[in-house]
Amino acid sequence: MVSKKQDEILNYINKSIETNGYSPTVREICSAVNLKSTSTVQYHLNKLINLGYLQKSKNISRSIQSNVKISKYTIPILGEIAAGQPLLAEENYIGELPYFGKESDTLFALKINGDSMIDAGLYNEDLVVIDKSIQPNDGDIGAFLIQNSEATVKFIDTISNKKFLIPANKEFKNIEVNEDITSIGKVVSLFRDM
Amino acid sequence: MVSKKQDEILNYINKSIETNGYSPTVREICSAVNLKSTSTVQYHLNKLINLGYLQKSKNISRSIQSNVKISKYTIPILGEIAAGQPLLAEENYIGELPYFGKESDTLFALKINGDSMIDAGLYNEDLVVIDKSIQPNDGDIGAFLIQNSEATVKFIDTISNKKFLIPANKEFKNIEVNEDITSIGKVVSLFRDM
DNA sequence: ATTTTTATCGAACATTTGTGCTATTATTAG
DNA sequence: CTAATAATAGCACAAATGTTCGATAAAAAT
Repeated sequence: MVSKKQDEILNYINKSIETNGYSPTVREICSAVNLKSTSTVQYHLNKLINLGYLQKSKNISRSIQSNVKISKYTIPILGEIAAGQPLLAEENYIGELPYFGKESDTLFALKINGDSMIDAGLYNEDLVVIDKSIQPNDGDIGAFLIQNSEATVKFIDTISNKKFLIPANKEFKNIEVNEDITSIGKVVSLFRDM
Repeated sequence: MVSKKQDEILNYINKSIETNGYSPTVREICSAVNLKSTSTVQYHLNKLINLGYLQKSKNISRSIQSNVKISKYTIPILGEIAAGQPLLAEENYIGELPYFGKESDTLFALKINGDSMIDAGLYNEDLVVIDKSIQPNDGDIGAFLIQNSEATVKFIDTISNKKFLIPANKEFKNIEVNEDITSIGKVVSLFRDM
């Protein structure tokens, strides 16, 4: 979909914005990617805009914006996750958490609801960041989806050959893992505002 | 130092960059702050640049950059703070924590050392962000410097008319606040990597 | 082999935009 | 009250910049 030249242009734009703080002009792109005509650049720019990689305002100089941000981006914050719905359904969405690091679509944040993990230092209203690409192993804290219920954050461990979701609060009971329970990912960090 | 007009210009530039993603032109600033002449704006722009509030490249459109960054910057992380030394002494410095929000030099992060606040969900190795400009009040969690000891994070409260630093762990004792104890600031957020 | 699609060039044009100069009007300082 | 400083206006010029159109070449599809 994105040709070699277009990729080159995309990279230059990103690099340029990164180092200068503002977007390059059509002519700057032109010479950076070894094209002789500004209209060729326009041609590619339009493609990239249609593909959603870029944005720009008409007749406004240096207004190209990249949608492929490298630093400073945000990950979605989900509230109660209703079982059966796609994870990122609008219903679940409650905001964006600023985040650093390589952009990745495997991360999202979940707002802790309740006290079931209080003895592990996860408090009600805390935000936990979950990496969907990492499966929680025994001893890890993970996010799990329970059929006909909502998403929950718990320890996972094996007790006498059976897997359990284990809360960190004596007032809550262990939940045996069965086919109604799906693992969403591993909790990789925590953020609390006080 | 910064006149009312200059402040207005500064604010407009920041807002404009924030909402559009690129800096405004001299003429855009002109009409935004109700000035009739571009040269008046240039006049103020130069002042703001000299004062260090702005940066711009010569002859390059929309190249104004604000040094009052709103997002993406880092705050220093301090390890054990030795009493008697200046807070930000190199000895204490162990890294930088990416942070969002208005840039400020009143924030720094402190690595929690020990379990004395475990029942408040502050675990060993957690990073707490401290705002030096906010004095912790009764019930708040704050950072305190104890003479001939190191910095500590505790609740502060008044018990029968006396101020105490109160740990959140039965195995630690309350510490009465005396002249050997200095308040550093209030704990405003928490970050944990897992 | 021929048609279609994609990529490229050149050049011209119309704005957009930064900059410089001079003059006028507050404001402030002495 | 007068001189100095700070703000502001107007305008004009030169560059910087986005956009468009027609022509041509290269690659892909039929």
